[in-house]
Amino acid sequence: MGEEGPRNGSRRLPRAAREAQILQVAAEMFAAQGFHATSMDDVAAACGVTKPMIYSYFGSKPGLLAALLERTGAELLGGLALMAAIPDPEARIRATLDLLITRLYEQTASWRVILSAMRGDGPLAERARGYRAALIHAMLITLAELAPPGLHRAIARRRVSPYAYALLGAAEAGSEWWLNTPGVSRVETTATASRVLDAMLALIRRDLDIPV
Amino acid sequence: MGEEGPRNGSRRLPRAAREAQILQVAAEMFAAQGFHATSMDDVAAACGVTKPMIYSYFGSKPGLLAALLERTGAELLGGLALMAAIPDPEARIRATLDLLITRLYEQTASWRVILSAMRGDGPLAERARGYRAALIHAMLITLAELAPPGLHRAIARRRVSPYAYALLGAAEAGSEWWLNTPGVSRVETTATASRVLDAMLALIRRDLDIPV
DNA sequence: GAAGTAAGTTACTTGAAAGTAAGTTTGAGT
DNA sequence: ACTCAAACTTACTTTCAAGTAACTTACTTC
Repeated sequence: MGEEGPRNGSRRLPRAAREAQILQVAAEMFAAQGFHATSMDDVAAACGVTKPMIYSYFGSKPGLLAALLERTGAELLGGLALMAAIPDPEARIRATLDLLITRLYEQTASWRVILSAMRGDGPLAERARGYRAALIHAMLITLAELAPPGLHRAIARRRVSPYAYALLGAAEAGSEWWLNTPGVSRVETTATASRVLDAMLALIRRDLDIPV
Repeated sequence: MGEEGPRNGSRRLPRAAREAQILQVAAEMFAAQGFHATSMDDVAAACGVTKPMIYSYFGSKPGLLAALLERTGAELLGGLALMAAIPDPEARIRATLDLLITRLYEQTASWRVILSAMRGDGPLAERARGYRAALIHAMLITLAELAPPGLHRAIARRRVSPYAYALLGAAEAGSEWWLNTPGVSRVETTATASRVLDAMLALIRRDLDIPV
């Protein structure tokens, strides 16, 4: 039952690794029970260390949340920047969606925390809203490029915004369905998801007055 | 600056009225700052009374949340029961959707609290998810009625189930969109929801081999 | 107009979580 | 094999919110 580490049963970790672990664990606990319902002792215990370690690395409880926010947000922005290189709008939509869904599933906990940190006020909420805005903005921009050249950009974006949410919601619910329904093949799941996506894209195009 | 009340500047309210007020105020504060970040003293002060009043009416802090949940949930179930009287499946689906949107407008704060209570564990989360499950079930039954008479019910329900999830997932995400996007009219929300619904219904019908 | 009860208060106890000071272990370099 | 810093702990203080006991005020009803 040895943990990792340079040698023996040493539980010590270099700072960078411990920080990463603490952030991961904190994200999961904050997502599961809420920020205020999770104590620093809880987080520390789940990491196998004690509270003062967290304070020495992150300063305070809001400081821990802030660090989580910055790290996750920066990763997302990096990914979105890569997507921007894809020239074709529809290909970019699919790739971006894929990226967002992948991120949502790989980092569900972090994103739940960020989304719920956005409510309320204070500098953290501002920062969180900034990242969310970036995410939504990227989706909107991409979807809006399906509009005909004649349509003003701002109008196209506004028209398209509810569909961005609906798409992500449907995708997330689809996974939940897959988890709750026994005996469904992956192929079936993928096929269904794909049909839903096609239908949504068709809908968006029609709404933007593009002949399909 | 007289408040209401039988006579003079009396701030006393009969129990039913005070309970309703407390629930309303608590819903708003829980929605704004989160359940754990809101103290009973805060709620009491915002109501113009003191803490022991809330304890005498609701027993505990979880008790207050539970009461909020039950009241809002019961109202929803009542509404759904009324929908069951509509014979035509498609009309029933539309009426149900409209009901959800109406509730969302009238009780924004309560629904925010319920949606966030669904995450996490504990009896309250179970209860909240129970209301959601009831919704999904109702939707499933109704969607399955779109199937041709020859198709066995169990098969129809199974075929339709991913769409029930997707539809409600999209609706949930749509709610989030509405909650996060200022200045959207109700007409606009309904229209968008209706278009998404149209697309989903067409998809479902095709999947059930019904000619549109 | 006295009595009873519902609405409300003050003032407390308790428990838990944020934050900290001062000390101990361990490993890496010279 | 010594030293020094980084990783880590124990053992506190402080603060704040949940929950309660005992008391007061006002409305209703006969």
